[in-house]
Amino acid sequence: MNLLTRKLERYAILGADDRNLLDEAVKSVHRIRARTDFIVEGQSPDSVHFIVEGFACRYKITSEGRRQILAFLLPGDFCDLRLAILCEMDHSIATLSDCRVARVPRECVDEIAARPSLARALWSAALADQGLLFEWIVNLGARDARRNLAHLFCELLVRQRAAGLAHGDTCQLPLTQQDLADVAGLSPVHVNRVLQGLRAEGLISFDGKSLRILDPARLADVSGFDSRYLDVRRHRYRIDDAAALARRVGKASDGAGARQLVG
Amino acid sequence: MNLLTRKLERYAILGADDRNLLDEAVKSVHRIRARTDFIVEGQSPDSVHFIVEGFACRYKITSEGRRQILAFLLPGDFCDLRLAILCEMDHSIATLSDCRVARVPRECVDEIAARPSLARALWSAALADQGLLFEWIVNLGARDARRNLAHLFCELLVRQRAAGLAHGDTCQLPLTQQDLADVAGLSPVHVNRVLQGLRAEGLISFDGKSLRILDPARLADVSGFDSRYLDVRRHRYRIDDAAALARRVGKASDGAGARQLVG
DNA sequence: CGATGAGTTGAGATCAGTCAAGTATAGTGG
DNA sequence: CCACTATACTTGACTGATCTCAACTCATCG
Repeated sequence: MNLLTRKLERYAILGADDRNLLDEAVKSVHRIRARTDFIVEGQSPDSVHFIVEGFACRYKITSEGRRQILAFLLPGDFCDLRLAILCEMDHSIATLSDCRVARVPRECVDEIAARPSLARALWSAALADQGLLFEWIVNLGARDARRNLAHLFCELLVRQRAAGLAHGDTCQLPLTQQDLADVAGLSPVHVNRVLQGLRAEGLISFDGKSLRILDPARLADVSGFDSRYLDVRRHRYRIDDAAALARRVGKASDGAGARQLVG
Repeated sequence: MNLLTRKLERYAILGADDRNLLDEAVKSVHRIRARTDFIVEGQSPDSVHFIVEGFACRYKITSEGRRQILAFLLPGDFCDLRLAILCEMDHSIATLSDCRVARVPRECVDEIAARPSLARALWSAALADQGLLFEWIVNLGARDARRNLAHLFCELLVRQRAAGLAHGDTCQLPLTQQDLADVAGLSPVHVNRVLQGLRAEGLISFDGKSLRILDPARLADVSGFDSRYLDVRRHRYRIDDAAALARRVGKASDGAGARQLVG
């Protein structure tokens, strides 16, 4: 089954027609090299992009020239669905690793959105993404540098696990310290020092290519990480799925902190 | 026409059945006093709330006890639509002023989401909200205290204008300096000093009840405010609406800064 | 007319930023 | 295989933005 279908099936029960349409949608896959800006603010591309493989990020540049990363995009994520309501992109997208990206023509997006269960699924996916944004706002506004980065690492591991991309407590993470600085609203120098702190405490190992969380329970505790915001009901017809999912993915935690990160 | 219908009609063409269903949805309106937490993290209410009148905010409390405000809710906004995909709320909602709030039973939300054009409209509205969250992330991560608050004030005025709640460059804004601190990730003391700066420069006047932007062009310029992220195509069938809207609401700006704020 | 909550002010502490130099590390061409 | 380059990372010294603490003022209100 294709990645898009699998994603949307988390949120709605799809029919054969729906699946066929989605298969059609992600037919055209392109390769993009690492570190390429492939969607730039102000563009109005006639197709929408869907990550099939690889790692990308969404970012904005302020009028003062600072870059703020807004999200990390993993396989199964749309890059520029906001084009469904905007004339032109209001931010940019860059690959972080080599990627395979499907181009979905806008008309095809319209067709998808015109189908009841797919529209419902897209809506649910958008609500799920909101949860990530909320948590990033908390990271930036209410957590210090150390907790901010610690929380980010927890989130990235859990997301990659959910996408089947992690091995135990290890996952790929092709980020420079400059990238982390642009996520966390810090200077690269300070990121460096915070990372050294986290390493010295035996919480993580990270070398710009892969991340390993050495002490998941303590890292979650340090950062106040609670993975519930990443859980999502499989679809509207099974209300109690989030609890079941939490039980399956990681065993229940001791406290509020380490839910789903400790496995 | 009711507020919910008006909102969703911005994103999709609705039929009579759709409108009837929406009329039904917002039938039951309750009053809530100012400064009341009416949705608390962990609750799983059986209805969803829609602001008919008044001013509210969405917030989270971190494990260290800091409050981070995630969004301001104006008439026409849903408070807890994330319940459509979550078992329980992962954040709280508090009123800031006296409010009138419609309670929409969950089943009614399901009925709405089952209709093609309404599902599509809800999806579009969620995408529109994403734009606000992106800009808040930029505020917190990439702008200093002064620009952060300046940008926030621009956003709030433009949103209230769009909701028909502003008078010229003035709008209600029932926020304490503590509230602003919890939005901008600052201490109340520092908010106080920044506000004094903005007042001294003749950019704003603000007394905790209403906000007046005295020099919209300069305030937009200071903060890098560009209202395009608040613009949204009226619906999918009229691609070039955002440009038209910008032209209508405020005259074109001199630079990138003051779009739509200068009127 | 005290009590309360919000706003204001000052002084010192702290977290994070800047600048600048130095050290890997990987890739490239000779 | 060895310069040579480019990029990321590391480190130290200093600066600056913002925080904390504490006192004080100012409205509002029962």
